[in-house]
Amino acid sequence: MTKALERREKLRVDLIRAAEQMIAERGLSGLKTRDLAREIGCANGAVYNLVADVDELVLRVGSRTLHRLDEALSAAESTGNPSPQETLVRIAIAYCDFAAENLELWRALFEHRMAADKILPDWSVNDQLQLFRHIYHPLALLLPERGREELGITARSLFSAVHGMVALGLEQRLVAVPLPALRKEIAGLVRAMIDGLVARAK
Amino acid sequence: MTKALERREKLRVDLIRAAEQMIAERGLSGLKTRDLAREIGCANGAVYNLVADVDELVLRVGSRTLHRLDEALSAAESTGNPSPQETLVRIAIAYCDFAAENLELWRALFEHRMAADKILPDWSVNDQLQLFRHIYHPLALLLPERGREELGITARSLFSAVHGMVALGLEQRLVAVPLPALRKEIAGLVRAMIDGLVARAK
DNA sequence: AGGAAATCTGAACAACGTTCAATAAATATT
DNA sequence: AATATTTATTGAACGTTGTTCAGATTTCCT
Repeated sequence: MTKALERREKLRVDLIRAAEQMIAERGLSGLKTRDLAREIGCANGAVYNLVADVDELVLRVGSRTLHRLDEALSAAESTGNPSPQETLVRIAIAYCDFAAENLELWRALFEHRMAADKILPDWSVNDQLQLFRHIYHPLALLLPERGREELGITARSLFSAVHGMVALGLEQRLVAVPLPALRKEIAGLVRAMIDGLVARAK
Repeated sequence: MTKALERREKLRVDLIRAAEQMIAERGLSGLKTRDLAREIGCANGAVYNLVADVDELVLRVGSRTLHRLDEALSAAESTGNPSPQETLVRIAIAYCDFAAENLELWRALFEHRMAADKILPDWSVNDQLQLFRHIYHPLALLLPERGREELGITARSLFSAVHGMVALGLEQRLVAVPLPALRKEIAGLVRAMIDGLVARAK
């Protein structure tokens, strides 16, 4: 690897790190190419040698966020009471905690919209699909008679439901719920959902 | 009422209607003051005599959307099987259908973010809180031993969970789910949630 | 060392929300 | 009815954006 390419790679990493920090501090709408350039010590235009456009930059930050989220969910998956139901509750709570602790980065995952004609790169799509896998496994234990396809859909629904509670719960727009209350609500509703799913499966 | 003020009011209404149509057709990010001005036949700057800024404009469109949503949920509330459980399922499906039929306007409700220092006007906050009332009533019948406060929180959680399923379900980003499948999923999970809530309350 | 290739720069562009001095219109006053 | 005063409208201009690009600079290969 030549010296120039090394420097380029290092700059690209710096750029993504700076973008991550900027989103974390000022939100997705606070991300500005000129500020980034100043931060990593290059000209405004040079950003476009490291990255095609800001869309890609946001996606790269999103990929990092998704991987950290994945780790947080993995930790929750394998810690504590191994009953599938309580595992799912822990995963949901871990999702809530991650969102609260990484509020702006987590929001950026869902706020960001690309032009309708541009298609998501494969690596970004994959990053997202990996998430459901945490839910799939415990769910399969609880609903053994369901097929792969059906389980996948249910896993996605369960994730979406928890996501909704977290998303609206952390929104300050409406009456703000204190975080401990939100965690309790999520735990309660996840348990209820699973109870209901298992009972209906009988 | 003087002639000038009448004209102004009429223009303001035109402006909001034009903004509504523009969001519906091109999404929140497709809303441009210059296009609006051309649409309603005035200069770009005149928009700011009708409305403080685009934030207010988006909020006014949002208010209209929320009122139409309220009507759709009201219709679902009082039609068909009067059992509280099935009523809640119908409300959830109606929410899903409304979101699908008013995709961009519905998205605008949640995508729009104002500067952190600007506070939401009261009328906008009220519009939003009204929604939970549709869920509160059937839920109170199902969980008679819960207090007002507790019921309010559960209603918000239930709404949020359904919202999450609709939000991620209608996202084309991930694997797109056909609308009928999404409706079926929502119905199933709402029934499960309610089963679980009622069983746990015993 | 020297020419070719890649990279970096910062000025320039187009589009945006917003503001504002000047103009026009409407209303109030005499 | 004529004039003065308040109000509304205009479109040019401002400050920020993301993005591009011709020229300057650096790096690379022989």
